[in-house]
Amino acid sequence: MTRHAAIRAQIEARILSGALRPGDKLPSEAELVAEHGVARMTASRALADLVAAGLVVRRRKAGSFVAVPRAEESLFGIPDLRATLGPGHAHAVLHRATRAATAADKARLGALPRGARVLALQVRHMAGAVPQAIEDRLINLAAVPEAAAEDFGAAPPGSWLLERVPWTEAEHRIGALAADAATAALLAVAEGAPCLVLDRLSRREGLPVTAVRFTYPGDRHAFTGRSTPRLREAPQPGMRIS
Amino acid sequence: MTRHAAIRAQIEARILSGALRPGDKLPSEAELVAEHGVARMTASRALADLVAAGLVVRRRKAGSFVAVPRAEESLFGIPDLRATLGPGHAHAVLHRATRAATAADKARLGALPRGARVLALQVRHMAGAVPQAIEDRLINLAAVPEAAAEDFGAAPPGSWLLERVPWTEAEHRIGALAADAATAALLAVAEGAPCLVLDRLSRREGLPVTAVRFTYPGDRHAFTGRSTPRLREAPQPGMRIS
DNA sequence: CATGAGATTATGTCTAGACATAATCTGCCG
DNA sequence: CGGCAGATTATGTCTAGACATAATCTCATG
Repeated sequence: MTRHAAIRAQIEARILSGALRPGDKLPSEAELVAEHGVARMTASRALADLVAAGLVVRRRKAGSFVAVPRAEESLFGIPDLRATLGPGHAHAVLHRATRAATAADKARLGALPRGARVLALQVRHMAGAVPQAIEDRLINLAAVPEAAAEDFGAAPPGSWLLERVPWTEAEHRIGALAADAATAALLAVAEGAPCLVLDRLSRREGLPVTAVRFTYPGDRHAFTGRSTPRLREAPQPGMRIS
Repeated sequence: MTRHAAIRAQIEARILSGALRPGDKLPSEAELVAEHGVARMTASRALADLVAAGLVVRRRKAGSFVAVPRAEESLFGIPDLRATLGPGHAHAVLHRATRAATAADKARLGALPRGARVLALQVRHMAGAVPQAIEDRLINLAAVPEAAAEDFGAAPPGSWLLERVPWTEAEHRIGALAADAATAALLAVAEGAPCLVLDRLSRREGLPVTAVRFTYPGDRHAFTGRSTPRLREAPQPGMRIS
């Protein structure tokens, strides 16, 4: 491993483990130079790479800081509902239960230790009087214990988690399904109507954090994206729900 | 503009304009140093940035080359059907017509000059005997004149274009629709069955190249993706159709 | 107390040179 | 002609120092 890669990896590990939280100040270049015994260019390169990865922001004179994931931006290429639906958005928690993980829960979240507890939520998102999405979510309480005491009345679980769980890997799947009777009733569409379904599993350092399924009425939502192979100065624009 | 940014922009422009084609050799660092009168580190940084953007690949001793977009990789985050469906894949051109762009064509492709000619294609993709997708495509013949003489018997239009049009911007949209009668018949599903619909508009240097709609049976396909905010050595993995 | 000028500081860019590394090329030898 | 050893070459990484730039901080002055 090269020296700049070693410095980068050390800082990256501290951010991903949560030891450094969003907004925290990183060591300055001069401190990294002293600590690692390298030239300033080498330390600078390590930080520049972290900026390119979106983990760090730098401001002249002020220093380098752990990047704060902005809710209105897409963390996984698919952003938070609260930001996309705008000011008319409201949500209601339809169902909320804490339980020991069942076999079905483990199938959704992946490997969990024996006796792990999960929080199951069902939330409906509205724009005015029109249902926009059903959110079925499982949260691994071992990864996010604070969630057990949260009622998600103020912020929907997606936004709430986005501000607390610093950085994760994610897998998603977008498919199309016919609405079953229960879903159709909640979304105010005909049974059998086409729905866009987004499944996402988020992990932090390999530990499953949350699994979620969003079900959107097919006539009201689509994922749109713009991409370009050009060099980007800013993080790549992701997908938006419109 | 900084000096390394200027060098990078010059090379980038030559690649995007098509003056340098995929696989072509770029000037070596030493040549860039001589041409621009900069230190080698500066020229190296310009090339390193282009590598990070995925436009360039570099090999020791051999030199730097314009990256060849690999078909099995995703150009726009959503890859080529031929690669995803594997060896059992077959396609058939159901409809093929060259015409002056109609108003509907212009709505799909965006601004076109008066009298512009387009190639309209409908292609069905199969895996064995099972229909997998319907592809409705418009190609702007001003951008890709060679397409007029191509019958797309060997390679489907997506793969064919991917190998010829070097780099573009793209917009996409993923939605869910109920199959109409014609689509249902072609995909061998019931009328009204949920379908996943992908629309994509590709441009090259602002010029519309192709607009395409893929319609997948909802019970046979989904887009899956994996993302991570970690620093990536390789270009970010995109979405796959499974 | 408010404010603006100037000092300070961390980052941003660049240079000239050095050594390392890997792949290609060359030419010798069987 | 075939294949291996060594020379060559382009990239990869690093250093030590320099100047530029922008934002913050300090402090004297009104």
